[in-house]
This record gives sequence, structure tokens and C-alpha cells, in this order.
Amino acid sequence: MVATKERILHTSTELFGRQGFAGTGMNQIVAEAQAALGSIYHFFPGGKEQLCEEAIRTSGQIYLHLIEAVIDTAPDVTEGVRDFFTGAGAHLVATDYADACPIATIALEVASTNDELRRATADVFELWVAAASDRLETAGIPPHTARELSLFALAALEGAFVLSQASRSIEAIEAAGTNVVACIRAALS
Amino acid sequence: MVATKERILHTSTELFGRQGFAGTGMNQIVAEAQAALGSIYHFFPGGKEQLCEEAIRTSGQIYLHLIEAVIDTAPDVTEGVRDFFTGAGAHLVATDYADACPIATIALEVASTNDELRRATADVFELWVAAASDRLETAGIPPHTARELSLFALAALEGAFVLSQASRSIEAIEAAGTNVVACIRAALS
DNA sequence: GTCTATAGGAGGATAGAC
DNA sequence: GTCTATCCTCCTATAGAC
Repeated sequence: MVATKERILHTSTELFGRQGFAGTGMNQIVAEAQAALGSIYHFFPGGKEQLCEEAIRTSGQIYLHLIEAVIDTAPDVTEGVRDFFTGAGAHLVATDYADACPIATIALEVASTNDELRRATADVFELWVAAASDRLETAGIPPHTARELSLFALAALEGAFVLSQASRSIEAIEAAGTNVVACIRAALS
Repeated sequence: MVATKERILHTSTELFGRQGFAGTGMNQIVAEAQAALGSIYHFFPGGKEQLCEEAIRTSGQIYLHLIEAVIDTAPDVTEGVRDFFTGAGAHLVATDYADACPIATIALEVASTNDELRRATADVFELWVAAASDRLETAGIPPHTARELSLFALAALEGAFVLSQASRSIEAIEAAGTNVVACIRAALS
């Protein structure tokens, strides 16, 4: 049996990611994590806010490893980015459009309502952008352009998730992937 | 004095857009709209859900006119799209990063929790994509490519909003705008 | 149409037994 | 560490006077 704290954190990451901060209740979390309400406050004395912040940062690390793994496994960066968009679309379909970006919903929701959580989401996005930028630089793209392309690529992916989840179709992800890859290819030539 | 129903709808559009569906309370709406709680249920007997759906569709129409106006005012589509990104960034700064896309927060939040509202957000996104696609076609881009580019452009803008609101910086919007414009220019040549 | 009061339930959080 | 009972607040929604 997995440790209680890990079960709570795992369930929180999933629920906050899908339903947002306000839309997820502590009772729902303990019910799905099969834990007692008291256990949440034992492990996360800061309550809902602390739990959500740890969920955000946990998602950040998991996805950082995913970004690195997918890009570093591919024959080159261009293929890696293409694989990432393709994989994101496949995962969206596999989860019936439930799991896209684990922090985007929270990010938009807390942007103007909770500065501490807002900062946590900003830190995570920065982590992802920096990882992508590193790889584009390694491929020979100058630092400034690499950062611009990384921000753009992440933005296109995040926005494609919004459109895809709303329409329950991966058309937007495919459109975004195609054009992002074209921009990276252009910067490499 | 503006009609009560309009005041409620206007305030709802603003609050749901910023805080999402679950994060916005009926009491907060009537307080800011300076109306009575009973008035909400008089004009919107379907309650919170009906109010949010009307807010989504209202935002859809307003932004549709904005998209059309900005693009049709510019000397050509490319300039129009560039102006749209520039204007979006300026508006974000002007509102201290509070107002970006009026339905994105709701869209992500309800994507896996409320099918009726999810459909409303999908309808609105489709409306915007169709308007952009029309203009790209008029500029000489074939239908299939025009739709793909429109989906991609909207995705890049939506995702740039997410990153910009989280980081409180318009760096992502500028990066997205530059690359989207480049893709459209490439399709036109 | 507008207002206030309130029902009825769900929210986050705490206390204290075990 | 875990569990249950419970506090108190806030939520959506309704009722009914005006």
C-alpha cells in the first residue's frame, strides 16, 4: 500500500488539475484518496492552499521529466517537439479529454485571486520553458531565439489543450504541432 | 441607469471570466452588480448555470466583433493578426493582468465537469475560428490551410494568455504573436 | 420587478478519542 | 498517524412581503 501522504498528493494533483482550485473539495480528495480528513491536515497543515501548491510543484517536476525524456529520446529536437504534440493528443484521447496540462486550469483561476499559487504556476511554466530552451540552444539556435521559440511552443500547446478539451477533438493540437514544428525547423536552417 | 438584467449579465461575464465558474459566487455577483439576489433568479430562472452560459455566449459575440473589427481595420490580414496580439498584450497590462480571454478559465474548468457549459465554450471558440478562417481565405489562403492556421493562431493566443497571466509579463504574447504572424506570412507567399 | 429573510446543504477546518 | 464528530461559515436557491 502506498503511503497515505503520497496517495493524498497524487489524488490532489489529479483533481486540482481537472477541476481547478475552487472546484475541488477537501472531502472529494479524501474520498478518492481513501484517506481520513484528519490525515490531510496532519500532512498538510497549511490546508487546501498548501496542498494545491505542492500539487502544482509535483506536476511541474513530473512534466519536466516528460519533456526532457520525449525530446532527448527523439533523433533531433524537431522530431522531439513533434512527438510531444503527438503524444499529448494521444494522451488526451486516451483519457477521454480529461487530462491535458495539469496546472493550466489552476493557473488561470488563481491568476487574479491568489498570488502565492499564481507564483507557483509561474515557476513551473518557467521550469518547462527553460528545459525546452536548453535543448533548442544545444541544437544550435541562439539563446534569445531559443527562449522565444520555447515560450511560443508552450503557449501553442497550452492553448491547443484549451480548444481541444472544449471541442473534444484533437484538431487544434495537430494544427498547433504542425506550425510549431515548422517554426523550429525554420530557425534551424 | 442601465437595466438590471444587463448589469447582472455584464458583471457575471467579468467575474466568471476572471475567477471561473466554481470560484464565482451568486452573492458576489449581486453585490458588484448592485442588484438583489432575487433579481438574478427572476431574470435567469435556470440559476448559476444559465447565467454562466449566457455570460459565455455574450463574451463570444463581443470578442467576435473585436476580432472582425481589428482584422478588417488593418491594411491586410497579417497586420491585423499582429495588431490583435499587440492589442491583447496592451489590454492585459492595462487591466493589471486581470482580463485575458473571457472564457478560457471557464472552458478548462468545465471541460470535464459540466457538459452543457463545455459545449457553450466550444461553440464560442468555433465562432472565433470561423471568423478568422474566413479572413484568411479572403486573403487567398486555401480553406483547409486557413482553418488550420486559425486554430493554431487562436491556440497560440490562448496559451500565451495562460503564461502571461501566470508570470505577469507579456513576453509570451510577444513571442506567440511574432511566430504566428510569420506562419501566416509564409502561407501567403 | 425588487427586496429581505431564510431554508437546506456543502464548504474548509479543528478537536480529541483511539 | 488515523478516524469521527462537529463547528462555523458560505453557498445556491426559494418564499413571500412590498
